[in-house]
Amino acid sequence: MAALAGVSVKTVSRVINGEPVVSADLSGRVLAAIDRLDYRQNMTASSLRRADGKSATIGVLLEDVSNPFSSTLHRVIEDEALGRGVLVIAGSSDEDEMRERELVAAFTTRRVDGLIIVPASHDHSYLLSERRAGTSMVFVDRPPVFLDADSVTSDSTGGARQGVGHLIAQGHKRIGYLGDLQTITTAAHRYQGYEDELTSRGISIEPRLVRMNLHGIETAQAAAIELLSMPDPPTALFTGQNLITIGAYRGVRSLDQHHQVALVGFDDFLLADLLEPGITVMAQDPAKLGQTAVELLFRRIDGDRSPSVHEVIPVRLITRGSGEVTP
Amino acid sequence: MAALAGVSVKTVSRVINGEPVVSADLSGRVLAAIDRLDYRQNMTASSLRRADGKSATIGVLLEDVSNPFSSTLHRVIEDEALGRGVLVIAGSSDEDEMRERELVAAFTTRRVDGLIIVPASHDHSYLLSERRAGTSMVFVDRPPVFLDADSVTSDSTGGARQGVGHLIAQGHKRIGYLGDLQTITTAAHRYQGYEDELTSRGISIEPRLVRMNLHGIETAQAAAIELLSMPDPPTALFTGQNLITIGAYRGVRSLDQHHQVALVGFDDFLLADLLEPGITVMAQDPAKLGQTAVELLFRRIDGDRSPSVHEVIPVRLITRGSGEVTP
DNA sequence: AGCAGCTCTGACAACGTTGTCATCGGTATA
DNA sequence: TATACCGATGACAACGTTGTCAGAGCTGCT
Repeated sequence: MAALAGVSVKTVSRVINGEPVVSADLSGRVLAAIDRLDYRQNMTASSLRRADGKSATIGVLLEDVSNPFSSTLHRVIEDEALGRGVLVIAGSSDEDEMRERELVAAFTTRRVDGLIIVPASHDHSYLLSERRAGTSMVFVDRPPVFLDADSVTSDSTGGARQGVGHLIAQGHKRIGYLGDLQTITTAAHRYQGYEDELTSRGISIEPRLVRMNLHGIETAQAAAIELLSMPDPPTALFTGQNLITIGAYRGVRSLDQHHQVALVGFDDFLLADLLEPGITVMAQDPAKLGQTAVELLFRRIDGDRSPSVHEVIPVRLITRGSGEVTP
Repeated sequence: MAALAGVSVKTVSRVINGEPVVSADLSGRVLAAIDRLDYRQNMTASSLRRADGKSATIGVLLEDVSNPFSSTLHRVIEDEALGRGVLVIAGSSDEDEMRERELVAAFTTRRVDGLIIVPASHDHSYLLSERRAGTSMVFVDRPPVFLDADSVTSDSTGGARQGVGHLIAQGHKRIGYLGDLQTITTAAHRYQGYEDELTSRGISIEPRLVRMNLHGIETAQAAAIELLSMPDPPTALFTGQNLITIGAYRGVRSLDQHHQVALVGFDDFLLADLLEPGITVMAQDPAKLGQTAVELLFRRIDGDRSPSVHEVIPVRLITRGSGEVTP
């Protein structure tokens, strides 16, 4: 390569990196040789030797790259990163602590410049050494535990309070709750919002109306049917997550009660407005979460060493009908 | 590191790579030192020196990591790759040729072992040198152009024929077509299926019933409204893609004709069964596409040099009501 | 005892690149 | 004319790792 152009490898390096000191004559010859030989720079070697050691790559740990919330995050991060010439490696933890660690390890052995993490685990002290080694990291959707790092989260408790408050305002008193795995921090916060709002309005919590640890559409559907089949059934349901909302809707509808039982879900989803009735939701803003996170991350990568910040993104009530059914 | 354990770097390398020749004494000391120093192997250096030069990373070029079809592909590929200790870098081309090339360049400078590509461009000869350099590649959803490589595609033409045939079987003769950007190979094939089926059944093509180059929900909605507002409007619509189907449904519904006008869409989507009526679709099998592609890719990475194969994955009719409306 | 053959370990080069520094030729200054 | 300086280029080391090979210390055979 260098031989074909009749120059030293260093000169090739200079041309590739656009250092302006090379004469037009030489850089022309180098460019021609690059073209003839299909030469491609080897970034692994480059980042190995570079002073800053930057790999121009960041790792993003999501719950599941194929779910809409995660993939929206992914996309927003990708766009910002690509604008800076940084590539994104994303992986799915599946809410599994081991898988989270393995993926993070896979990222860090490849020397990513930064990590954006939607954590599955509840102890991030294993990242301490990585932080000391200079890797920037930002947590999204859920805060880090046993580790001091930036975070960007939705206002889960406040959002759930607002949603439940909306149902109470319609006159509901027996409000069922269908929730996700309790190990997930946000799921716990959302349930907390439900409890907070009920008690602050003087309504006592009825454990029989609460089903936690649901996972996916089917279990949520079964739980909704179960709740509505009890004596003194709830007149409204608040659901703590996307798929649970869909499952609950399926359940209510299979009992043909979708115009009698109110339903408010946490997190918006495509087509929620086209169901009958449209589903009232507390909408998160995944794009905003992602943007804030990636901006924070690059600020850190660029050397910002100020104390950790914890951004909270508000959640918005979207009324579409299902939440405005009166008892 | 090697110093702390009192051994040579080569011995550290041997322990890390699990070479069984190291004595228990030394490997114990190395392991202890690794632990004390939070040592992490540097894969970039490792793959630089390794004989096979493998980076244990593959690049996946999708249309948009946040759309359901793409992200399902991504997830399936990730699972298979992770099982082999291979990491996945995914990127979104946005149907933009330049962006495709830039992403592929970003992948290859990082020396990925293989590429899975949903192509946006119509000339892949720029990948010839990359192939010569030994990078394996598999095309998904659309075949490569000016390049001999493996491909895995859905049976677009056949699927569209079957869907249109289903509408004809219900007695429809004026069937509208709403299609994607014609530059997308699959969009062209689906339209081809529409034409083929109509002519083979002796129904002549009416250009006034065809709207191509729609992009996204809104334009499709507008096009559907336009078609149905004509004199002698179509009694059925066939839509060439996901978002177009949703837009068409919105349009038909806004005219309150969702029980009079038949609708069959290409590609399934979440909640299609919960709309009123449920949407009849020709369902692709993105998981199968992804699995087939990633298996092919790893076979190539493992050294298979047999001639290119072109797998075609069948498409399945799912009847849910909207396609069974009679004129 | 002498030697072959084994197991374990380390010295050294090399992967492709960039940082550092020296060199060379030319130009401006005293 | 002598000197300082500048701009362009290359030689060489280094990044962290693994491949190659040689050597040290054994064991077991004749």
